[in-house]
Amino acid sequence: MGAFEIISEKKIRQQRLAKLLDDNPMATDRELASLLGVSVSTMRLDRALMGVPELRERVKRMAQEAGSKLRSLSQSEIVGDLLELEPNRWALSVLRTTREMAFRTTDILWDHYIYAQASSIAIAVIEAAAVIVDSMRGEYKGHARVGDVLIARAKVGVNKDNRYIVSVRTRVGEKEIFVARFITEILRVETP
Amino acid sequence: MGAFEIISEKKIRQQRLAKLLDDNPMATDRELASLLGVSVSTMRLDRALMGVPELRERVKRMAQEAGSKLRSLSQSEIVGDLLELEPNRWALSVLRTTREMAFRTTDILWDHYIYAQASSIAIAVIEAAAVIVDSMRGEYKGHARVGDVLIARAKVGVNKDNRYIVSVRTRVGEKEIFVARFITEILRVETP
DNA sequence: CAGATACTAGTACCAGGTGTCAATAGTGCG
DNA sequence: CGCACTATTGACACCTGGTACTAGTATCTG
Repeated sequence: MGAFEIISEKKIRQQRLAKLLDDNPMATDRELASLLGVSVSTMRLDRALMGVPELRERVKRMAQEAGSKLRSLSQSEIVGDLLELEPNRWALSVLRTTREMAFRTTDILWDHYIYAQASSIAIAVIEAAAVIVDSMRGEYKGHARVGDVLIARAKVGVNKDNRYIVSVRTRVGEKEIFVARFITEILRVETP
Repeated sequence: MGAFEIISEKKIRQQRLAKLLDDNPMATDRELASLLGVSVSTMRLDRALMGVPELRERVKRMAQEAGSKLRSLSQSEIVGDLLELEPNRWALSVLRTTREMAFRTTDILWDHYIYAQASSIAIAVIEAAAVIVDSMRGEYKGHARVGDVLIARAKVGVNKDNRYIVSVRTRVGEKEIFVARFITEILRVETP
């Protein structure tokens, strides 16, 4: 093959390689080489030029990245990032929205992500080891869309015994999209 | 070391090994061996007896599993499994709960999982391409715990224009744990 | 033709294992 | 005491999926 092909066969191959790796990051050099119809050496050369790490490194990164994503999605204490917190008074949380939070093929966010952020901050604002939501009332004032940054502000209202009323208002920029009132309850320490 | 130690030193070591691997699945045999204070051979023998695969295999599985978990957690259309559905009339959904859905170190479920199931079924029961929650009111009647199977039943009430009232009752066994009323709204087809 | 560029083949080496084998150490029982 | 038995260890050959490097070949262009 010559030096100046029609528009550099090499670049086209490297783009194909990028796509292959995107589809299946678990492919070995041998597999990739045969899929591209070139020698393993050439493949490796391409991969080196493109700065793509070897299979094991790719798999390792996937494992780590996926692990941290999972943690942030379901094992974190709170949905959204707690920015400010004055225990038993008020709190502020931010949630950056992503494609996965959207409703089907639209850009509109599932309401339960908005709820989860609101509920999380309503629980976090109360200073106790175990707090649960007893009841709640909420109203959606508009849609949030993928990419929107949800800002939720919780304010603690009156309390009676071990129950607190917490108001949460969620907005995107200046637009209010969700207003809710939670009745939260402090649990006695569980001794199962 | 002899055949019949106090209570089999071997088993204790294997339990320690299991814990180590749980904490850090990315550890090599050499690292594990030195952490346990035994030779690499012994470590390998233990690992073989316990049926634990090699580092690379472990990492590979993590990468795959984490990927599929993420997908099922956030890319599914509905939280919970839709068992029965009579469009615009009623629906039934089941959610099997896991450790990840629990509140901190307790067995108590985060309320937002209960909400998400309820909201999902309230949306699913309405027959339209795009449905959103306009407002809602809910009350938690008790706690759900890890391992509980949440059964949510949605009933469609009156409708006005493109708004429907949907009642959702969630229970664990015979015990009702959540009752909610959603006002859902059918969206016109979006043309962004 | 020389020179540049692209591709390929082959070698030595490495990490992190596997599988197998034989040697050694400690303990209980007859 | 000495044998049987288990546990532990080191040694060696081999595997996969690479890295790093070298040398050779093909092809096109000026």
